[in-house]
Amino acid sequence: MATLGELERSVMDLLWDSAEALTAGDIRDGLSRENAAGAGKDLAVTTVLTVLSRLEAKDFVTRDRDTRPHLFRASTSRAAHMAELMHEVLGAAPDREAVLARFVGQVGAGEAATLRRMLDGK
Amino acid sequence: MATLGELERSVMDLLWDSAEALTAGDIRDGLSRENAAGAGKDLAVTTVLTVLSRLEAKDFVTRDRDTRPHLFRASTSRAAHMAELMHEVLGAAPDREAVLARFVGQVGAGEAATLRRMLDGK
DNA sequence: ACTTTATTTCTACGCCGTGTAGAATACACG
DNA sequence: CGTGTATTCTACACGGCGTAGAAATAAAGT
Repeated sequence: MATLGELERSVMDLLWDSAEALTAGDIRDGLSRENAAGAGKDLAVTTVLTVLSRLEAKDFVTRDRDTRPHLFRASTSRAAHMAELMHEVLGAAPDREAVLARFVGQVGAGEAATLRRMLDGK
Repeated sequence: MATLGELERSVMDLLWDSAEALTAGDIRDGLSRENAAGAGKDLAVTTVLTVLSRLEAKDFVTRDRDTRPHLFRASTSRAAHMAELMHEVLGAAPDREAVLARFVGQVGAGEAATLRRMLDGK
């Protein structure tokens, strides 16, 4: 799977956290807001649009061209994406069991519980 | 954690699969061997050394400068590295539980068993 | 329809990581 | 010391990403 740059990542985070679809303007505003510490100048809208186009090309977002300010939404939930990333890492290992063993070994108590629950639910 | 390029990755794989430390020459040979399908020309040794230096800078390999052809070894096991990558992904998510849920949901039966065993051993 | 304004697309540039390797330098052995 | 081998320095090209202006396009008002 394609990897994301820092700005692309931030944009995805906004989309993932938003229930509705967003416009480029919404996103630019969202970015400047979270960046508000010291108000490092905000980005041009075209910049955001470029990034959105690239994300669209990478199949991370879908775009609704029917409304005038185009509407963008994440094509996949963050959890799904993250889980897929983890599987990708795991799949790249010849010794998957060993990796899993390590992985679980470092997991905290709370998460261990979640894992158990999930495994039982299968 | 720093990410690896394709060649860097291949080099790490050789080191991870080797019990002993390797020289740059060993690695060049190993690379050309796995690449032998059609014998796409093999790399210069200096290329391998450059990559090894970068890997050293990234703390992926350690170098023994005392013997003449320097000896290189992976500074971490592949399993440890992979597990750390997985934790990194997980740690980057605000909704860790959700990610774990998805993750487990897509795990095969064999791996589910491994997970259970590991959880019990904790 | 024609002009104005909002939005999107095209094009572009700089930066950094990575693959690649030659040239220059350092070493060890005879 | 000289000679061959190994290492370090320096360099370049290429692709991805952040960044945005200029050009094109569409909507809206009069």
